[in-house]
Amino acid sequence: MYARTARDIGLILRDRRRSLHLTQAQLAERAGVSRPTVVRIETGRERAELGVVLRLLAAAGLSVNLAPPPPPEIDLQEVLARTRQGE
Amino acid sequence: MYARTARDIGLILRDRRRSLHLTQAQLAERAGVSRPTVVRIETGRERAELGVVLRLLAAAGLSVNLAPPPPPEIDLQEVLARTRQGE
DNA sequence: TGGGAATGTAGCCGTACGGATCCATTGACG
DNA sequence: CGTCAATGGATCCGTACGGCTACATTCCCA
Repeated sequence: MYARTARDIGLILRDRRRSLHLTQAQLAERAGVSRPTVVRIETGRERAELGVVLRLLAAAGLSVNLAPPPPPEIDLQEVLARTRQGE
Repeated sequence: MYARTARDIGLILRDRRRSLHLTQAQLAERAGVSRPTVVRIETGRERAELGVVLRLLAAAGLSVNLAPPPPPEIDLQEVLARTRQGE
């Protein structure tokens, strides 16, 4: 699940928590944060603290993957054709 | 690249910025944050703001993927064997 | 040898965070 | 109908954020 904004992360976290049948209070305790903080982050707080968010994601069993975009497709035939034309 | 901590994210961001041949100042400008903030986040600031971190990752062309762990492998044969034993 | 780019650190300031607490609303269940 | 769990909103407080600015250090190259 890709996340671009704090709102995305909040929604993903909430869905995941619910699929685990956890209450906000239970997730808060697992992550070592207060319940109001769970509410605030699930509702997309832009300026939430990174460490708190990471602890919540881990407590919900979500791993964070940072990926560069896939390299552009290379059409070798086409490259060779252009090269032969001295481009 | 998996990230568990703020430090992980900082190191991944730094590697990515360097592989793009960007200076901290250039990345800062693209993300709309100050250069000192780039420094602080690249060095693993635990309490960095989520929105700022997301803008920096996007500016560095890193997409954030949140994934639940893969479902446990199920050995159907073994499950059936245990079931037949009335377990 | 000097100068400029890149990086890291420190201080000040305004702002907003998280924790704690309290309250309102909703839904399930006796 | 009354009760309790779950959720979300609001306020207060101490703390630490990011922006800004200035400075030190390290390289690289003229």
